[in-house]
Amino acid sequence: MQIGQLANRSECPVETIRYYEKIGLLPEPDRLPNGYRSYNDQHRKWLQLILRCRTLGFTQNEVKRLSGIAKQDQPACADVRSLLVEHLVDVRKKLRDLKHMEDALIRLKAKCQNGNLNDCPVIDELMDS
Amino acid sequence: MQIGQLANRSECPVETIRYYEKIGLLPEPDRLPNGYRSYNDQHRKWLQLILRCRTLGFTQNEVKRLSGIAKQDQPACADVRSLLVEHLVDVRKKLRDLKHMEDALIRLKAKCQNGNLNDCPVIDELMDS
DNA sequence: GCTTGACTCTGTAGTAACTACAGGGTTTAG
DNA sequence: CTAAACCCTGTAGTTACTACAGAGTCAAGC
Repeated sequence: MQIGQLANRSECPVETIRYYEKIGLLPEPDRLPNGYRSYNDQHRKWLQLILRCRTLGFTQNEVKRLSGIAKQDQPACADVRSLLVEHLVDVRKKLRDLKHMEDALIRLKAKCQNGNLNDCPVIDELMDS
Repeated sequence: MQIGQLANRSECPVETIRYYEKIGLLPEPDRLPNGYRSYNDQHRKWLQLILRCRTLGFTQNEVKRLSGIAKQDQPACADVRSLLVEHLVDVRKKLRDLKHMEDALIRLKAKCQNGNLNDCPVIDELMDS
């Protein structure tokens, strides 16, 4: 499998795959005689793990930690669990922050009323005091 | 008021103030004979608006649009309102995405159970198929 | 008068997590 | 034989800052 096929099957841009290799997230594949990268199914699974972690909002560093754990013969389940729990805390903090933003935006929008006042109470409030 | 005082009163690092000026978010202040920046209360209000927009999750571009509107003699309230509504859509999308992440993380964590299994079902699932 | 510390200036480089070239080589289809 | 579609490396751009490096300025204390 060369990089384009892996990219297709994984729905991930070619550049991103090379980038993950460069930063050490994805193990370096063998090379064909012409220098092209040659991937096997194990690489595909690694990439899958990275991509899924990304959709879960993990940072690259967290993915690296997870990769380190996964690489071991006997992955330490407890470590994975604590990574998960830590990340869950982050995600919930972001959820709270966004909820606050949403509330504030709704409140500001209500100030705006019908949207055809001449001076804008929203701008006034944002600049005030 | 020079930059340090403005930074203190606004709880915003000095570098950030200079940065906002550089990218055109904050109007350029007068300079003292020695070249130091000299701010007035209007600048403080502008900075306040920028900082509050930031806590609301607006991008710099959105803040620029808002600034453009606020600069007018008769700020167009309807434009502000549409900016608000657009941003609210973004925020709600992010909320949905994060909620999905949270759910997925909770589900994975449950798989982990007590955390002392030898092989890790979480890693298996993330790499699977 | 001189030094020390706190402040200010400009400009550049670093961060995360990619994306988008530029400038080249290789392979395959017609 | 050539054109399209791949592949390679390396560098620069993105967002929203943060962190220096290297320099000038100012007020207080000895």
